[in-house]
Amino acid sequence: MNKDTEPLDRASAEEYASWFKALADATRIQLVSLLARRRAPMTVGEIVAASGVGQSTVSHHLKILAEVRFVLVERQGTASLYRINEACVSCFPTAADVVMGTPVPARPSASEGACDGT
Amino acid sequence: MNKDTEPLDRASAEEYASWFKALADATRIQLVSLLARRRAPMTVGEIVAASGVGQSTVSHHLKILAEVRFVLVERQGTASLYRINEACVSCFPTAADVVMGTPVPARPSASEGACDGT
DNA sequence: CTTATTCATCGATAATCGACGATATTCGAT
DNA sequence: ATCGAATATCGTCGATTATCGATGAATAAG
Repeated sequence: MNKDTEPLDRASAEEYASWFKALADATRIQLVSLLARRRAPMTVGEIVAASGVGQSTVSHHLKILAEVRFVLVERQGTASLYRINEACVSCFPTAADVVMGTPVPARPSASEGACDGT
Repeated sequence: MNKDTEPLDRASAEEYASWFKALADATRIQLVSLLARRRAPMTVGEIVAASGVGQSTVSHHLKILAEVRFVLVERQGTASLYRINEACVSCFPTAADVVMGTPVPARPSASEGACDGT
């Protein structure tokens, strides 16, 4: 499946790390969890109200989550609707992937975009 | 399985984050990957040589990985033998766990220690 | 006892990051 | 065009973090 003793190059290590960094903060975990439990998209205002985190902080974290495609945005009037990217949830790398040298997954662009081998 | 719309308390979010933080650094990813590919335990010196990272830096990251039980240490003479904690690899939380509100896994103490329900 | 080896720890430094308040931007309504 | 609401961005502060070099502790060897 992979080069057996190949020590994993720095670039792949950084890609892996960038995945885990996205969830390496308690506030982002809360936002992701919140968006996942409400099945429907949420506006920033709703997220701010529901999470008790400051507006600029929420916006900042949502941006980070959107950059790694973990959440998807859709502007609607003056509001921004955020929702979970299910594809990103399912292809998020596991520790076993790191250990086994699985190729780093690509970032799915849409909710129905395939992860790697689907 | 879980309280449906319960927004995930801060404490659980921080526990989750602490798991992901362990792998949120490229150097730690490399060390974990390196230890995993060599099936046998490695000394710090071997890890330093094989990874090309400074000795104190390696020692620092190994300490972090050991604190979260991701690697196990065993002193042998003047050397320290590090090896992967397979139990920690297999119970490492996934993004789906966060989304579904799975209870945060406990840190397995030994390689053969059970994760949660095994 | 002395010395060399192996590793952990300390101190310093620079970079990153999270949170906040204030400001800017975007867009709908009037 | 103007106003107001919703959100993004900016500047800053404080805290954490990654890396390095040097020092120190433990142990094995001579």
